Amino acid sequence: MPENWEILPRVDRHPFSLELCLASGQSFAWRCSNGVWTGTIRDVGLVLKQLGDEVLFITSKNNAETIDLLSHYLAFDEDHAKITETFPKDDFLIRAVKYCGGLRVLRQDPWECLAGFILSSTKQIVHIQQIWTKLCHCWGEKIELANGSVLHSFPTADQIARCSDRELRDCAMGFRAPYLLAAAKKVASGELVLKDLKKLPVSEAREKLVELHGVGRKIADCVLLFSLDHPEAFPVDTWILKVLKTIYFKKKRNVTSKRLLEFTETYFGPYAGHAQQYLFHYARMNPGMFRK
DNA sequence: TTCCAGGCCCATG
DNA sequence: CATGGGCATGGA
Repeated sequence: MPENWEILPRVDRHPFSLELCLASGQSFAWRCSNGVWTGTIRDVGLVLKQLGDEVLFITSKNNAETIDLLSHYLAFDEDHAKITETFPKDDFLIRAVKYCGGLRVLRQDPWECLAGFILSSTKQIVHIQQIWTKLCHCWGEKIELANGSVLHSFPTADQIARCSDRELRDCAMGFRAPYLLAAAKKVASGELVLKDLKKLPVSEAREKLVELHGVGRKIADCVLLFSLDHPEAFPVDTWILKVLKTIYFKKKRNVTSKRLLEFTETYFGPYAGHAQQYLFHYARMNPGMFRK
């Protein structure tokens, strides 16, 4: 099979790491084999790899469309240095940013992001990826690439909405099935238009998301940050909680969750969610620092 | 076997 | 407010 890799043009020279972006728990759509990443964005099948500073791709669509899609998805248009400059200058965050050189916050499809994080509660990332893959195979569309690989798109809200509870449970998502189904129906019917939440103030957008059964503050913030252009959203998960308690509230014995929330909403600045990603990944790669 | 995982819901003090 | 049990599933 011919492999015709195309170059994805870079507009900046800041460090970039495809591996950090695709394997940092932001999206559950990507699989890596020998440095080659395979996944889909909506109905587009993609194979990606990084060679030095360059990102190369093979696509199921035409190249020009794919360049637009990927440049946006990987946030190539964002001034990365400017974002990290807004961070507070504390030692731990500085260390985390250095450790995660090339990490970016992806701009995902809102439905795929919402669905992925509805599936995420009390699941390890690898398990979420397994459920994701099953959903794609059972209910997504088949996508064939010119190099011979066959992929399956993540099912749209319409496709999930047509499933039964039983059919979703057969994808091993357990008690999350009714949550996903109800969310799919609300999106498919147009009762909830996810992209419209981009235009709302973050707190109002969050209110709309937590109306969904199975979506609380944490999952809502993931969706706001990773797919709805709200960079101030700061998801507090188990890892971030460990970081907050052992680093930022070391002295305080019993910090209230209210106080923690207040801290995350003010301390990290307008791109708090980006700071969160550095902290999250750094903590996850160094679990020994937070044992207990 | 037991424990826990990018949580959330619901019932109690 | 905040605490605790329950919720499906699978891997360590």
